[in-house]
Amino acid sequence: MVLVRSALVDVYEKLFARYGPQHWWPGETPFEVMIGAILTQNTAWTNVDRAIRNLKAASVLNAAALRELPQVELATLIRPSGYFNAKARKLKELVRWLGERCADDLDVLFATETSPLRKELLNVHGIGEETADSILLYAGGKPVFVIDAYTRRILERLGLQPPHGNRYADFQGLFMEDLPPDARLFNEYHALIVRLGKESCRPAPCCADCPLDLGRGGEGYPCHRG
DNA sequence: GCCCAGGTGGGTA
DNA sequence: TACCCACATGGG
Repeated sequence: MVLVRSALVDVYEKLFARYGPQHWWPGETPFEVMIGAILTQNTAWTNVDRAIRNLKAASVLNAAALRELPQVELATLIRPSGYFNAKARKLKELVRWLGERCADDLDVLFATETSPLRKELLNVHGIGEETADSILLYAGGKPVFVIDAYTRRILERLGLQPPHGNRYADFQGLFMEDLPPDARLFNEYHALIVRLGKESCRPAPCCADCPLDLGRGGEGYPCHRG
């Protein structure tokens, strides 16, 4: 649909004009991106950053070391990121899989075709659709669009919901069917959406000076968070 | 003190 | 399929 596509391109251009390049993902290596993708589930990044610094300080931010580390000790290190017991199990399952799947060689892993690799990732405990796509895009450089709570909220607020349903794949299809399969574009677009999502509604910039004109209803009018 | 954050998996109707 | 809930810390 031409209307939808131009609207999504318009949104991207407005966000980029306002915020500029976001330089995502905030991680130094593909492996660190994968760990961060799990740790940031329903969690503020500042807390994830603490947990990752703990892992680095303990010299266990690699797959082999994390396999050796007892799960309870891992849980203690990642405590600041919340859900630490659940996430410790998820990280253990991830590194176990990485060892079996590709002997920890992520170049080998990401040489796999995107669609079957996505299915493999979804079979790992603790990796759902958003985490799988974040890994594919930000660790693997694959042209996969990441959908998160901010994306859904902002699209709904703009009246751009998918026509046929409200599941993850429905929102993802909206972007991937209408934008070129460009990992650089998808990288920046998702990062910009998160940047907007983090802006507080009141006071400015969101409601009073929103780059997407979400605040036109005036003070108290539901913005991208409402 | 209360609400929320870059979700996911398991259980139930 | 569609909800509902547990999982938990730290900042506003």
